[in-house]
Amino acid sequence: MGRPSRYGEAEILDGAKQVSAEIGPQKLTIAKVAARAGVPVGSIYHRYASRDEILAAVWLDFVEDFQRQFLAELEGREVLKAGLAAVRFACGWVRGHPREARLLLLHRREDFASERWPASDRRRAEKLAADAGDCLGAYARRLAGRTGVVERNAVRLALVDLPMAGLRRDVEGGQRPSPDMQRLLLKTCAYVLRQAARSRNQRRKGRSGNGS
Amino acid sequence: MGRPSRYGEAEILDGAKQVSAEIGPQKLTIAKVAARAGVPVGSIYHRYASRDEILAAVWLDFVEDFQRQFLAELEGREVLKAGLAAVRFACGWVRGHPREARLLLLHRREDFASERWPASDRRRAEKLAADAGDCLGAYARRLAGRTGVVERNAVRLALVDLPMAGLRRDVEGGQRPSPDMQRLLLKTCAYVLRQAARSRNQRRKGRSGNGS
DNA sequence: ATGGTTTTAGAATGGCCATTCTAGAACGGC
DNA sequence: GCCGTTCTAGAATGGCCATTCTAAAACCAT
Repeated sequence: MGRPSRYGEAEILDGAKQVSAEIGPQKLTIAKVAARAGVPVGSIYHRYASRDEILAAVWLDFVEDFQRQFLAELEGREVLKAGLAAVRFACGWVRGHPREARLLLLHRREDFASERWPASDRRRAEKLAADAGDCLGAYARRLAGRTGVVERNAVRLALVDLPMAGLRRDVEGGQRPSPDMQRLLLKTCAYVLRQAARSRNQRRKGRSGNGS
Repeated sequence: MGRPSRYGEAEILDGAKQVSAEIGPQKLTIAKVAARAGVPVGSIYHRYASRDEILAAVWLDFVEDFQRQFLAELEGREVLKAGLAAVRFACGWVRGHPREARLLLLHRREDFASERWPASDRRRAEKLAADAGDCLGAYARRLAGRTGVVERNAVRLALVDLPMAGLRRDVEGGQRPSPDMQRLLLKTCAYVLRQAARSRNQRRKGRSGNGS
């Protein structure tokens, strides 16, 4: 019943993603999304209550997709291999989702607004953060085994920050990540994870190039 | 001659830095800078032609300061030690300049506008980029010696992207970088640089955890 | 003191953009 | 054919903010 809809949320969301990826979420305007998606402004507001809600949808959409798969890789049988698999997955995902990768790598979460997010979106975001924290924590404990101290910093650096940093440059230039970079990331990641697997006590002795 | 000035560029620039660091350069408004610095709007425009020019000044100011010293460290006698010294310097600088560090680590260059920068500012920015490229290139060649291929990617990862990624978290939370993180970064940086120093041919053989 | 010059002060202007509003269109059910 | 409902279209509104403008202040030289 009622007039059939000519435009769905999907088209609007896709337009919003395109615009975000091209000019950045901060500069996204409803008018631009409308133009890109070929949807009148009124119809956009018929689906989404506000610009913030649109940005929330854009962000949650691809982050949930990425993170779910990424974290799944982490659960693999052999700890170290699982970590590397996750990093490899991230590289592949970036190659396969150039648009979303721009959003993931080139912008911070808060560029997609936050304060005025509706409660439901906020809950989704909180779940994402909690999941990530839990999985990384679990991974860190697995990596340490019963031998050592859990080094969350190192694990996060190796699995999250390092790959993001490495991939960012290529994506920024509109390139796909180079195989060389992927090799470099995997190798470095493996190194950091191996080091983190050692207990702090072991490191107390034979340490080399460190602080000060 | 003429009425003596009550406010100088320095106060305005400092206010702009504070505001940028707190709410981000994108959200900086002239009114906020005016309020923060205790300077009327008109006087701000008496010194700076536009908001863009203010942001340019903010950005160039601290980046020139940081980069000059960082690149200087790279010239140290022993290649590897010089690289580590540069990373160590970066960690120290972040500790010593919390406000500027936020700007350096939490925002991208283009958040400080670009298109409408005046020519002189653009030239300063280009010089910065050129210097950085030259020095990193020179460093990469020194690192490779006459034995191998120059791996700019690896060098940039180790010296620039990796430290930035590692320091970002702490700075984002308003913390100063932890000593643990610094140790971790130095160790990882050293590893990547050592690997990069090997020639590509050498790696062709005994490689381990790599692509795909 | 007077005039020229540099600054201060902050009000007025104009543009952009999110959001709202008004009309009317396209159904299904009756 | 008429009604209630769900959309479409895009014009009108209102707020924020960069920038401009007007008045007046504070100084110097004469």
